Amino acid sequence: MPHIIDEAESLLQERGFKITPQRSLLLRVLAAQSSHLDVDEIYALAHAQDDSISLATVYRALNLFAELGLVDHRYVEPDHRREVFRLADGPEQHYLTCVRCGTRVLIRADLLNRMVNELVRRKGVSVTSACACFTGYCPACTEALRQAGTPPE
Amino acid sequence: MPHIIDEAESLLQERGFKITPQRSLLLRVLAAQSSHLDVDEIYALAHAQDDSISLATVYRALNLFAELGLVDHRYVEPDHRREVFRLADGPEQHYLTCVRCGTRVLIRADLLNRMVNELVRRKGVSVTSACACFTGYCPACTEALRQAGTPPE
DNA sequence: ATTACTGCAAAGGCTTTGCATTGTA
DNA sequence: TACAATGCAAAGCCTTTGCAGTAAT
Repeated sequence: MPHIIDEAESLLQERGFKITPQRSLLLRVLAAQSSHLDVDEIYALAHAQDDSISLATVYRALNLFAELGLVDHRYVEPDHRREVFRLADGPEQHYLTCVRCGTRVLIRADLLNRMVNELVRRKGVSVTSACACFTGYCPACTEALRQAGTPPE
Repeated sequence: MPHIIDEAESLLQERGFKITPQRSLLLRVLAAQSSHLDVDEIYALAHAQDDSISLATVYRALNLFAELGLVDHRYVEPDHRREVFRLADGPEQHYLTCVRCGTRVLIRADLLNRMVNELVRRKGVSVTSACACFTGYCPACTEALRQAGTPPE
């Protein structure tokens, strides 16, 4: 999907930022992913294709992309402190992290949006961004535990 | 509410941990709060009553309390990396942080619980803990912006 | 030719840890 | 008396930043 990359690069240019090989590479790395990655993962993928790229550049580029709205960044369990990034195309995603196998179960935004709407109506607030992180058991582990007679709460 | 503190100390004892002046002080500090505080805030409050307590002890105590389920710890916007703690009595709380005035609007768990239930039903997962953080505008700022003709999205 | 961007290495924040000492049980 | 807990200072981890050199427009 080079389309998204082109759009991203156009935006960079419009805003007076330069299109560098490093930024292009990072956009390609991000575009090849379907879910969120943390900075180290992104750095590793980029470094595999250009071993001169520095971690500082990755941080700077991701922060820039986030400011421009090019990436969706959020925090996931269990390592809540580390931000994860994903190219901002398509609907928002949230995650449930399985404590048994580590799988991240993707959760579309529609459920959360309903909650947000109710929040807005009942509390009189307005919401610009929402982050929901869940810890629990993925469907497979939930099933496995049920059969083992140790159903999770 | 010394009741909660007594229960907490009993649990410590049951599990083979010792009741030290520092831990008691921290429990009292936490019990006096109605919403989540970060480590520095807790340290400051404790230090005001015992200026020999160290930050390391605060970290160790809070981590222990969290393991024992004595405190509810979560992450809030905008400083997502910093954990905040609160004595675990009463229902879970989530927060919306106002980007205009910094207020934290408290959100009871019931709305989120409904979402969690639907998640469980639709996805076949099980959920052990949930964290929802919102960024937006508090009711007062929402109203102020509406009147200024700049309604937030 | 400008001006932004990069890589490097150092510095910053927050949190954890090693160790000798203190104190609880 | 044992062994856990504390305070201190150092180390760890992730992220940001200053700077001199490099490259995009």
